[in-house]
Amino acid sequence: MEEAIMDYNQKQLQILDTAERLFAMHGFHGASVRDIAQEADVNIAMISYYFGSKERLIEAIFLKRVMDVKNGLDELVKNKDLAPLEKINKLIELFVAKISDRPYFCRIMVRAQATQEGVPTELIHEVKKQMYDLVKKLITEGQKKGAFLGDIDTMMMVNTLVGTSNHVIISQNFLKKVWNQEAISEEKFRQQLKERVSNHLKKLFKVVLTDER
Amino acid sequence: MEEAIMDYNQKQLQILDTAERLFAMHGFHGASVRDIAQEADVNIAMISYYFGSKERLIEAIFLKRVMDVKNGLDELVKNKDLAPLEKINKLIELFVAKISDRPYFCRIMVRAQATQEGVPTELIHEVKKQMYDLVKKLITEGQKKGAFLGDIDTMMMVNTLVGTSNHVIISQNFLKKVWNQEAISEEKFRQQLKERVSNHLKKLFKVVLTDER
Amino acid sequence: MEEAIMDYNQKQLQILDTAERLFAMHGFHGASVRDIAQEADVNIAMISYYFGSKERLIEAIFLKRVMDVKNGLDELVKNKDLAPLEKINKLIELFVAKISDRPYFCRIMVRAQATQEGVPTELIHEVKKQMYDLVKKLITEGQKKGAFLGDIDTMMMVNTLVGTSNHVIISQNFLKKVWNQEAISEEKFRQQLKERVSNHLKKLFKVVLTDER
Amino acid sequence: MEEAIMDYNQKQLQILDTAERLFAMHGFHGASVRDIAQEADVNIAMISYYFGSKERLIEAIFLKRVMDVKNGLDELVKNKDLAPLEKINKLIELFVAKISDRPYFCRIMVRAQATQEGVPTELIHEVKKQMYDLVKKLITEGQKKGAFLGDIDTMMMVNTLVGTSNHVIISQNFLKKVWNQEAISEEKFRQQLKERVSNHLKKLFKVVLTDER
DNA sequence: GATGAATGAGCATTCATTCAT
DNA sequence: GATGAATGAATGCTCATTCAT
Repeated sequence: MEEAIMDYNQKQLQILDTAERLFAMHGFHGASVRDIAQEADVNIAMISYYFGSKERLIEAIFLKRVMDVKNGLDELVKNKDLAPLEKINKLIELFVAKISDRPYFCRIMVRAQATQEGVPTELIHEVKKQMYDLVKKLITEGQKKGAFLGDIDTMMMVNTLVGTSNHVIISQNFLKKVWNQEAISEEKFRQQLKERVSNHLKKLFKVVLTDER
Repeated sequence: MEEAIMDYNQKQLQILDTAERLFAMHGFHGASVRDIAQEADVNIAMISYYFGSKERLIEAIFLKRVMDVKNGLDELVKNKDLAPLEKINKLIELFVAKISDRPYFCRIMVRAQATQEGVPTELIHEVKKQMYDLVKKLITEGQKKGAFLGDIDTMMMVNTLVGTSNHVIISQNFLKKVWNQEAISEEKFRQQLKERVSNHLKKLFKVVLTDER
Repeated sequence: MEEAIMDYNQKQLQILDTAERLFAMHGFHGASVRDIAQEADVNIAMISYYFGSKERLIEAIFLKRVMDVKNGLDELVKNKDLAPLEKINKLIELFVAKISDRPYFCRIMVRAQATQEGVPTELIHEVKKQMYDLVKKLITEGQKKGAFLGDIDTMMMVNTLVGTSNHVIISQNFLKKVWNQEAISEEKFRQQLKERVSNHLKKLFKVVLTDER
Repeated sequence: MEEAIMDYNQKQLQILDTAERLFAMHGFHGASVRDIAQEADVNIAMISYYFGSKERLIEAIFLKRVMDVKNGLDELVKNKDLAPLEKINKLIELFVAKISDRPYFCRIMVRAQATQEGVPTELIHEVKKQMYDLVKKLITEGQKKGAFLGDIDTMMMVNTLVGTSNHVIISQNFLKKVWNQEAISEEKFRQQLKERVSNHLKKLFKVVLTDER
């Protein structure tokens, strides 16, 4: 199934990208199929033709992106040679990179969690559960090896990881303004932000999980 | 201006409450004035009549709630007798309590930050700026008094505070499911969650800001 | 219920009349709400506003007309002073008059029987059943009084009454052409036709039901 | 022209049969070419490809079936050895058999007479005219031979023949229900109905046209 | 000859808002 | 002040048909 989903043609990809952006900017109901079709430079009927309906369109977006995240997590799990804290750091880097590179989808995802507006809740819960389980596993491993302290609220650590990352990404326009960085390029700022939030979270996890500073 | 806002009559309050809930659940465009009017048990025309338009309605909701938060922050600032860390703890408690008690508005706020859908961006930025400035001030004070460590990314600490809190609140349905707590009452679960995220954030700030554990 | 249905305002009646005509001429799916609204000289949104949907519009038409027929039949039943054949004649006159005066609805009714296209089947079956039962009753009464012969296929007599009447009404444009009567006024032709089919059916029933000619 | 029409290939016949059924059930506009193509298990484009358009498709159906009826009538005319009433009986049998065997087409035909929805009116009028002329000829012959009475409304007798037959066929589902015959097979019921309406019409014509009972 | 891809036009319906009362 | 009636605009979607291959 997963493979079949991915082989979209050029027009389908145009639609998916444009829809992702517009859903992120205006919400599911705020972005009309007309607008999407127009900005993607395709006939309006093509969206129904290719995806069946507006709902199935946003589902396709989720499927496409979520699979990406899931695959990334799976890969991390396989890597057995890293020290516990290094694994955590790797996870933070990976997660921040993923949502930092897909700020539009990050917005959609945040909205989707906040509300239920034409969104595949099941899929979201599934990938969130996987994330929770993975972090729990990494921390428990670290504790068994004596590398991590015992008294950790794993669940809340995940909420901090996800919540902080999401919040930084969706607030980046605000942050750019607050930091008087409006002069620098979008790309450069995003890169700085990615590193900054990444380092911040690494430090946070380090001081919480271990005795070191 | 601010005073005038607060004296709403019964029907206006019904509208504001219902609208807050429906905007939170379905998004700005997903909640129609018809639905709001019907659930609030008022005539459709009353919404335009009282608030001018759908956009001005959500603005009124923001104004009403945001003033609340601002006033809370102001009060905190005045209190001069507390130790630096106690002030931080107070802030965390206050912030978590505010959004925990207004989960619908929290959802609207998160959506509003993620996107621009008929939302008073200026107002949001203003209150966020105030929050940043306050935290910065509290941390700088603590550093001057030698209570806090020197190397702190203040901005990111705020993002962690806000991001984690928001994320926990908007994901509470998911968390309830994951923790197999679906049996206990909504109210009790929310109370537990409030304390848990509060404690988690207090610990986080403590280990980051000070040498103690 | 029945009374409530009947108090339509002017615009609603315009819509009902126009819709009846257009549904008759082009079928349910062939007549668009746009066309109906335009010809009825009302805003397109009014149809949904007043009747809820296209389906509920045609249901309203059926309800309005069918009640008419049912009421007519009920009245006939009450009249006890007539001779058996005179009752039959009265029924024929009544039925032919009803569908002759409502040729558009007659067409809709015929279409509705032939197919299922957005039509309240239950209502139709109910009124047809009532018609069958009434004729059966009249013939049985006549037989008991010795006025009618014994060997009568009642059901088929009803089919002849209804089938012939319907067919004449829906074919009237064709008949007018065949009979080279295209010069005379629509109204006059319809009057002639009404009498002719009425007399024809009366004769038919007379020779079948009795010994006389 | 007529000969060319008849040599359809397998796929064309599938389309014609499916279209006849769907047009009968949902009306011309209610049956989409998509549905027809899907149920006939052919590519959507084939309908336009083979028949040019949806309108020309229903024309083809009419042409195919109407030719059938016309040929049947022609055959009857040639047979010179029968008595007048026997000819009438033969006609009734033939007509009832034709529409009884093609209930879907009967429905289409009835709808087509009731309205104008993408239907070859000319063709219908032509075959109806032929029917009228034939009956007129048969009755006039019978009158000349002294077998039939003089005072006959030929036109109305045709309307009774056609109207009654059509009405019985299109109402057969209703009749089956009314007569509590829902247990017996479709095929058997249709056979019974055919004989019953046939006998009914024969009796009707006999008592009207002659002195006998 | 046959068909998958594509499309402009049209569909029924709902939208937020206005206005006369 | 308050509201039922009304509306133009926009919604997501399906339509019959065309066209390049």
